[in-house]
Amino acid sequence: MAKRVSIKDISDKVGVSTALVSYVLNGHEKKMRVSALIAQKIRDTAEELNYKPNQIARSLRRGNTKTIGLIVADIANHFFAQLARIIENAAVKKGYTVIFGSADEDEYKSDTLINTFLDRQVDGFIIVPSEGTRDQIAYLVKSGVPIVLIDRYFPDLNTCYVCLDNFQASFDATRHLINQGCKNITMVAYESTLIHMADRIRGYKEAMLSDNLNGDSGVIELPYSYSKKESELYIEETIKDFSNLHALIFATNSLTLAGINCLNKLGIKIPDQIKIVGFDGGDAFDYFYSPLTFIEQPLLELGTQSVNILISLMEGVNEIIQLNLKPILNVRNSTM
Amino acid sequence: MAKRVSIKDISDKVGVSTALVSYVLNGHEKKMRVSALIAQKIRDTAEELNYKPNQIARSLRRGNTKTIGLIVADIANHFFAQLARIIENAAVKKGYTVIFGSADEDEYKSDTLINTFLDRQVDGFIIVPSEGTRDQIAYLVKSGVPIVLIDRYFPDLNTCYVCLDNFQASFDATRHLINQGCKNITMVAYESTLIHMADRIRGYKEAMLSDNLNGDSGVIELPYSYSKKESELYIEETIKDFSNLHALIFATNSLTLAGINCLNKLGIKIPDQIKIVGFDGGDAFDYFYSPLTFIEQPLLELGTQSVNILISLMEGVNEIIQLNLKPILNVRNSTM
DNA sequence: CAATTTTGCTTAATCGATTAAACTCTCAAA
DNA sequence: TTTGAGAGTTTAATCGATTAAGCAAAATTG
Repeated sequence: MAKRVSIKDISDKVGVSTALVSYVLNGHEKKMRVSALIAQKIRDTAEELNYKPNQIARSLRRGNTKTIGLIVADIANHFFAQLARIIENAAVKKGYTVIFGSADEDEYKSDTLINTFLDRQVDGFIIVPSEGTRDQIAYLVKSGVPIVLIDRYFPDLNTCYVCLDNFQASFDATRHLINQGCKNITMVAYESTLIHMADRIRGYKEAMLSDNLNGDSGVIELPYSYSKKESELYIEETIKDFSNLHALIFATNSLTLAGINCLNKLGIKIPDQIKIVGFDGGDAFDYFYSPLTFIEQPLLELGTQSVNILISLMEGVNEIIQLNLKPILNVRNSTM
Repeated sequence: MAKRVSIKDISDKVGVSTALVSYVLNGHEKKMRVSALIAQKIRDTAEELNYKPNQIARSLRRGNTKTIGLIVADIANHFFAQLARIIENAAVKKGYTVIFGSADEDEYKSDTLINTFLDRQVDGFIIVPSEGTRDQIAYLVKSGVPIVLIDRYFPDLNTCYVCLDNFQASFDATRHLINQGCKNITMVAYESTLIHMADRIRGYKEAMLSDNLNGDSGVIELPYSYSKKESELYIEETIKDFSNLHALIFATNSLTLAGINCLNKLGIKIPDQIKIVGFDGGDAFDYFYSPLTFIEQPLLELGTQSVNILISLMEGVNEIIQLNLKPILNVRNSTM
């Protein structure tokens, strides 16, 4: 790789010290009383040699890297990919670069990623925390590393976060189904201690109770570790029994997809034989024969707010901001 | 942010020079004849203080960053998100971190991203080159920066690349439709000088010619700049006229989605009234009422090969490897 | 026992940019 | 003529890790 032009090359060519070059190129020309002639010469030479500051050297000296570490569950998942894109845009606009990693809901992968990013001196983190990573996050907070959690948070940890109001989201969705005349409603969720999942389940349960429903209804929880095929089999098993089931609510987009796959396999027609509410959205929701009613997350706000809050943290602001954004219930054919 | 432990902290505590610490922690203990006692002390102290090398400092000194710059068209697009995930996995396995950016098929964004990544001293690039970026890529090649193109390449540029055999892909798809009895087949593509698009169109045309078909058939090309809505309107306009159209081939997954949206709007039934072949895949293809026949790219191979080739380049290998991977025609309901 | 080799460690330069502090002029005021 | 104040620039330390070169003491050799 051809050697890049350094500040030394410029100073040599102009016949001044590197200090002067640095002052001029960083706009400290006035403060440092650099003569107009020399300043212009430096600028011209920098241009001529196509000088680009070495960010690594600058980072070492300045102690910041203008880099944000983004850790999501899986960048290939529609929801996280969309989010990553929005975060990327917001970060780039502010002069930051994003390095990313997928933790696969695995605490060990999460730990490795966090450490790798710390070694690389990221200025801050945006993290979708996996199950079992409470201590990792607590460690970051204790170390004073700027961090914003997204999509989920730990109630006993005083961190910034930007999340959906998950309780409201599934409460609304369940109420909507009840209003559509459903009584036996099952929620399909992940087995998790994470707050977002707990809230989604709680929202469902409270909505059911609010209408004095709950007898035959329930929550199915499957482990994150299940493959798509395993999830489908599990859901299939459960659905088969409930011949008098009126509706299903799925707690994530992957669960939604697994679910409608099952229903297709069992030949159950949506919305005639069963009504469906999905979570998060995705192309498949739109192109399904019966476009799905789903709980939409305000992705743009989730992404931009998380970046904005993180940047203010990195700039030294100390305020803990915790946002629970309002969900949007997108009513379509699958609950008609 | 709490100050991190440096090599100096260890050397101070053990009472030796920083050099010795560096030698030991980098495994040059034998070569440098460090006494076993001191070596152990250094290791213990490093452990005790939880020392993590500052990668920025190391990068500056070593002249590499163990970072790969990944530039795709849009990380939110299913195809690129999948690819990004595979690249991430392969890179992490080899000890590299990925920084990414979306160029939106825009040469200016691409230029900005390339320069940002160069400033950050990435060790190499994996790029999905946008229209009009030939010179940017040529510049990188001339500068000796390790680079692997992916999904597309420039025929007059001697770079490594990993692509689909696009000609074969659409040739196969078109032949498949012909075998299914279609005669009037239209391809919906993007207006582009990029080779992957040209090859997809060429494959279609040659397949048509191979069966002496071509009279009423043709290619629709729409600009990348079209929004989803604009694309749909444009496609709708064209489809309406061809009441005797037998089949449509779409050249990308986004075009496929726009296309089936139109067909739905026009109330045209797939595959009874028209047959459809999509490109790239995506959830929507699977969950559509008539699961789409589509040209599947060997994503895993695309991703891992691009990383492997890039790493060998970064390690000094000079061989130019150009791969045109075999497509997989996934035949399903939409062409039955 | 002097000469040489080996052992075990330190010094100091380096990567490229930043920046506090010092230094040398010139010009003006006392 | 001395003093002081700017103006304009350089010196040198620094960020943290790496590594070639050097040095002193111990061990080995002839």
